[in-house]
Amino acid sequence: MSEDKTSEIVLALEIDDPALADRLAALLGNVAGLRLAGPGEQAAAAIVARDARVMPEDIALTQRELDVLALMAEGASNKMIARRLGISVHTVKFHVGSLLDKLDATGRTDAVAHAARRGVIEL
Amino acid sequence: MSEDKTSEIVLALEIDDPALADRLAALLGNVAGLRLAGPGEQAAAAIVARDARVMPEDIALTQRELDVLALMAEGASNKMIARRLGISVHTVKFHVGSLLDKLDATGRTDAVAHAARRGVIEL
DNA sequence: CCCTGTCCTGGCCACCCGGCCAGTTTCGCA
DNA sequence: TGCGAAACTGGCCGGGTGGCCAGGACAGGG
Repeated sequence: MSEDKTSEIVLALEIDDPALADRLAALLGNVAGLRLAGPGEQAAAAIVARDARVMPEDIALTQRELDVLALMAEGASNKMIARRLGISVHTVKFHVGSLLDKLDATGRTDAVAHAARRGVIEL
Repeated sequence: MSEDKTSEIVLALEIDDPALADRLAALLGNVAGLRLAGPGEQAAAAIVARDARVMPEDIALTQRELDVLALMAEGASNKMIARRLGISVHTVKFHVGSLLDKLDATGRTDAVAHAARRGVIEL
């Protein structure tokens, strides 16, 4: 809300690959109404690398497991999850067990971390 | 590595703010050698929002708390953390308690999620 | 010198978590 | 029609977790 239509859009260039960064800098440097951010400057948006690292096929999780996983990531206890989903604590524990198995995790914290790493959930 | 200098750079536009997204789309649509990605298309890089939400200065965590936090993110139990750090389980629990307090979390899972969101740790 | 704040360590205890058992219902598919 | 997969429920229990209280070491400020 602090910008009007006359101000330039400040873009931060956060690309590790030097070749790609150079090409982008060259292309974007001549665009009117747009400016690349200087060191440490606050930018409205950033350009980041988007490798193939994402989407290595989502693990096969059921809808219910995704529900439980999302609430786990919010820090909810089994009891809270049960309340929110309208099911019993035992059922929640059942789904959590399946999650731990499918995500190859040793506990709910590990499960959330693994899921976040694989892009199954967004923190 | 799979692109030569003659191909266009494909950029994904991942901005929630409609106004900013429109302005960027208009500006970047006319740049030669650069193209915005279509729906689901694989892009070389993405433009993401860079609000003030990031960088509110890392919360003041002690070195020991960072040690414990890192191991928590690995899914380690208090006992495992105690072993790795050469301290007692009770001490680990104290640090975990401080972490829950500083990160405003209700449990270790929530703490790891909050820390990841704030960039304190990298999953 | 004492006092305060920070970091670290410990014991105690109610509660939660995850693994194990078994059982029902509802689907879609062969 | 049978059969497996998914969702749901229950009991039991060992071990893990987090809150509470207390104390020691160590630096800096009054």
